[in-house]
Amino acid sequence: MTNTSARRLQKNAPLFAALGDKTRLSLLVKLGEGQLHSVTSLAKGASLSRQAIRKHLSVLEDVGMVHGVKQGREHLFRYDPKPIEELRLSLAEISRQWDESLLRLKAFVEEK
Amino acid sequence: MTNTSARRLQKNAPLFAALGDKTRLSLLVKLGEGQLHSVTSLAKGASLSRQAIRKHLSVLEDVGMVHGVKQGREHLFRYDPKPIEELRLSLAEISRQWDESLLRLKAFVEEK
DNA sequence: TTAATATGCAACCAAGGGGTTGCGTGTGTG
DNA sequence: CACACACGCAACCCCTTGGTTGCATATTAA
Repeated sequence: MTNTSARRLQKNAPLFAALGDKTRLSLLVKLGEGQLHSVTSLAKGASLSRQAIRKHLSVLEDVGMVHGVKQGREHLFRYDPKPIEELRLSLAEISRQWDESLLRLKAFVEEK
Repeated sequence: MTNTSARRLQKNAPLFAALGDKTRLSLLVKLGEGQLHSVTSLAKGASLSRQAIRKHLSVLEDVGMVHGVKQGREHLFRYDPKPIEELRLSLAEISRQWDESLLRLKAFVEEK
């Protein structure tokens, strides 16, 4: 059904929203390398305050793209590939469906 | 390079942002079926005003996901698959890279 | 113990986003 | 011509977001 993948896409709205920010994307790029990073270490490179970075990390954590674990006085974050993977599949499916729709329509028009 | 696909991802931030809204996603789902739709016809189903729908269409148009053409007194919109396709590829690439990073790291840790 | 480090929490602020209403203007239609 | 329809534009509103500063607290290091 086209309807199921459409609903599936809808559920991903918060994920898309979380990805719609350059700062968060660069944080993901950094964390995507695999290592754990503390809040301060991530704020080091950026031109933003630690608290700003922290808020972005919270946004990413809310949609499950990163996870934080407290260790001593540090709060370490790591990347979680699951949400992106789910998004990738969902996008691939809907993209394929829409392409097919356009092709069917084009064929129908040219059939005359 | 991991850097090129990272930059590529960054450029997609506005696209992600545009997708991060349920109303716009449902508009895309509708337009993804292929047919042209006027502003009013799209507003018909939704529980929002015509102007609200129009704003969402403008957002989608700004990132190239839909195109509008005036025809008589109507303004018809159609879906354009290119941006989504580009996004799909970009996401597939970065997702693959991050997965590899995690695997490499896991292997390194277990190697001891 | 004292000092430095890493965080969390809260208040606050400016800007942007999503939505509405009102009104003016082309464009079909009776 | 007169009316209905589809639309654009602009003003306005409220709430969220992205960002800051200030301060209190827990941990580690000297």
